[in-house]
Amino acid sequence: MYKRKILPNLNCGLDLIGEVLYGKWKIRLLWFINEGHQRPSELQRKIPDATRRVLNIQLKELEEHELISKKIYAVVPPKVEYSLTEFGKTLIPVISTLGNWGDNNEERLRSVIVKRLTFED
Amino acid sequence: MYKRKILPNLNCGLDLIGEVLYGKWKIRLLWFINEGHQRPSELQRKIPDATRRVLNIQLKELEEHELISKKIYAVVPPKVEYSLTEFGKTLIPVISTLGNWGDNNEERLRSVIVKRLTFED
DNA sequence: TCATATAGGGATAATTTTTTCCCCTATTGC
DNA sequence: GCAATAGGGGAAAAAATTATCCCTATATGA
Repeated sequence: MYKRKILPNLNCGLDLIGEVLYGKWKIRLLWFINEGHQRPSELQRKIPDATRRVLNIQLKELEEHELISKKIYAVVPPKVEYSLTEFGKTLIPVISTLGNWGDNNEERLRSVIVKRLTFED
Repeated sequence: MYKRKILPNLNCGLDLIGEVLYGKWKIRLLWFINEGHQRPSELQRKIPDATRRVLNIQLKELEEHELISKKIYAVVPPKVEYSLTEFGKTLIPVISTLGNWGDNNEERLRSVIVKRLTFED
């Protein structure tokens, strides 16, 4: 596993939430798990742009941060189900807030983002 | 300037807000600007762990995304002031939500984060 | 017998982000 | 002439994250 060389700041609430939510796919994983897509293969289908590998890594981090829990069934082929912990559930309204702001400003955001992408050089 | 090779997804509100808020110091910059720390040198003092360089880069991105605006005074030595745009101001409640969740769960977060940092290897 | 579905991991490469280092502008005051 | 001030930026190194490729195992169905 990769070992950080520079330790993160953990001074305020923003630092703390950032530490558990940073990661390209984490918010989406939490969201889809909350919607009931609990199995790794389902999550992969919901997030086709991420590779299996990254999703596994990020799921593991979410688990270590106690936001989700993992149940492994002793069957073949293997079956695994993730679910939000009580702690993880408290994040759902926060994620909604983020998503709503994005949805409410979709047009404008799309415009300014694309403008930057086009001109950065 | 760095040019992305992999284009970001912009499918949903979460993608969109992520695109403008990702960046190690952006949320903090918005927060401090909102609190009235408008000059680059002030912001540097408030965020001593970031180098001047990164702050400049991230301020520029925030500006290009129309979340902040920059006023340059024609004086010597130079004087610059950043302020939130109307659009940027709508983000403040969202950032509050993030910060509050972090503050409300400070102890637990600190504990799980430190545990991971200690064992990753 | 062979492909498929299911879950996972190691090693390495590529990409992206952040840091470091050094440089520049112009005026004021000593 | 020289330092201090306040604001920048280019280039390259370092750090961090994400992607790619290849491998494990077993039961089911064609």
